[in-house]
Amino acid sequence: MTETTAIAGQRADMVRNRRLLLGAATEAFAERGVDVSMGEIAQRAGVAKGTVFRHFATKEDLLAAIMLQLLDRLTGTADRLLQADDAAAALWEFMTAGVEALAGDRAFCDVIGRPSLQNAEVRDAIAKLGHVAETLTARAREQGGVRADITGTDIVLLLGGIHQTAAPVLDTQPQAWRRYLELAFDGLRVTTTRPLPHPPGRLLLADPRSPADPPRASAES
Amino acid sequence: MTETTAIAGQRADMVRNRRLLLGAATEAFAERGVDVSMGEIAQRAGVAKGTVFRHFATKEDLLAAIMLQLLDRLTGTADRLLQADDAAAALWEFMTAGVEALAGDRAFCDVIGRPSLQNAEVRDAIAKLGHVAETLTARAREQGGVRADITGTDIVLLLGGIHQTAAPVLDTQPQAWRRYLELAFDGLRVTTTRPLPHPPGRLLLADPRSPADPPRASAES
DNA sequence: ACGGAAACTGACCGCCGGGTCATGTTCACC
DNA sequence: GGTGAACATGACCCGGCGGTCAGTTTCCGT
Repeated sequence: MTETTAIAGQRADMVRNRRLLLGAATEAFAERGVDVSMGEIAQRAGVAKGTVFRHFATKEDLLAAIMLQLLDRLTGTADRLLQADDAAAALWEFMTAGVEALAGDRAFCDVIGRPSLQNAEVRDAIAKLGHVAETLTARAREQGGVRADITGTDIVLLLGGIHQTAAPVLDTQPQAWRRYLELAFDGLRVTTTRPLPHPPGRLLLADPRSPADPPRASAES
Repeated sequence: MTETTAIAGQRADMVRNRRLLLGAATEAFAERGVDVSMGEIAQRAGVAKGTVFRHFATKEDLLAAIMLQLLDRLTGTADRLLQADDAAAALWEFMTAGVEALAGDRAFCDVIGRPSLQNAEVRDAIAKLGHVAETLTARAREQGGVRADITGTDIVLLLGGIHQTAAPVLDTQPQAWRRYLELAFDGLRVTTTRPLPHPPGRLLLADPRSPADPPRASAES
C-alpha cells in the first residue's frame, strides 16, 4: 500500500515535501507520460532534485508509487461494484472508470501498455485488478449481460484498447473514448455470432498465487 | 512517394548503402519502436553513423520514410479491396491487414498513437489511408454489412485500439489480436442498439483537401 | 536554548542520444 | 589510368538524463 499516513516522530518538512512530491509527480506523469524527467518533477514540487531521490531511490520507485495509487483506487471501485444488483451495469461502470483513468493519465497508458515498465509491485496490483475484474465479469456472464466467451482478462485488456482507439484524437476530442466504449460494449453483448477465436489467456503467465478458476468459454444461459 | 528507384548517374555504393539502411531501419524500428537509436540502425546496416545522416538529414526523416512505405502498402491493399463484391468481407480483410501491420511493427504503433511523431508527409499518408477507408466503409454500410453509424475514421482508429488491446500479452500470445479483431467486428455488425454517443469526428481536424462527404449517423439500411 | 540527527540542496558525474565535420576513400567519367 | 566530385568515416560536440554527495539548513527532543 502507499503509505500516506504520517508515522509519529517524522519531521514536518519531510511529510510536507513528500506530499508535494507525490502531488507534483502525479500531475507530471499524468500530463507528460513516463518520459517526464525527475528534474521537472522536482521543479514542479518546488524542491531540489536530490530531495526527490531521498524519498524515492529511483525513478522506477516513484513511478510505481503513483501507479499503485491509481491501480488501488480502480481496484477499490471494482470491489464496490461487486455489490451491485445489475452485474452488466456494474461492469459497464467499471470499464467507464478504467478508460477514464487511462484517458486522464498518460503514464498510466504507458505502464499498462508496456510490461517492461512494470516492477513486481505494479504487476501484483494489475493482477489483483484482474482478479476483481474476473469476478465482476463472471457475474455479468451468469446474468446473461455479456456473452459467454468473455473473461475478466479480456475486460482489463479492453480498457487499454478502447482508450488507444480514441487516443489519436484525444487532443481535439477529449471525450471520444465514450464512443468506442459504447461500441465495445455492444460487441460484448452480442450472442448470435460464432465464438471468439484464440484463447483468452491470462494477463500474467506466472501469477504466483490466486489460481482464480479460469471460466470456460462454453455457451450456456 | 519513397524513391526506391535508382536515378541514372548515382554511385553504386550509395544505392547499396541506401538499401541496406532502409532494410536495417525497417527491422530496427519494427522490433524496438521509435526509441531505437540512429547508432544502432547504422550498426545493423553495417555503416558508419555519419552515413545515416547523409541519407536522412534527421531521425524524423528516416522514420517518416519507413512509415510512408508501410502506409502506402496498406493504402494499396485498401484500394485493391474496393473492387471486392462483399464489402463487409473486404472491410474485414482490410482491418486484418491493418492490425497485423501494427502487431508486427512497434514504431508503427508509436507513430499512429502519438500525433507528435507525425510530420506533414506522414499525416498526409494517414489522411489518404483514412480516405480509402472511408470509401470502403461506406460500401459496407450501404450493403448493410456494418451498422449505420460507423465511419471510416472509426475503422482507422479501431486498428490501433484492437492492437493495443492485445499488446500487453503480445510477447506470450502473438496472435491474441485476432480475438479482439473478431470482437470488434461483432460490435460493428450490431444493429439493434442505440446509436453511438459522441460524434465520430475526423482523424485530422485540418485536412486541406478531400472534404470526403462525412456520412451522417442517421439510421438507415 | 541548544545539540545533533535527519533532511535539504545544487553542483557534479557518467552516460547516451542526435547531429556535425575534417579527413580519407570510392566510383563515374573522360 | 587519371582526376575530381560525391560519398563514407568515426572522432567529436552538445544537451539532457538518472543518480550522487559534501556541505548546509531545519526541526525535534531534552
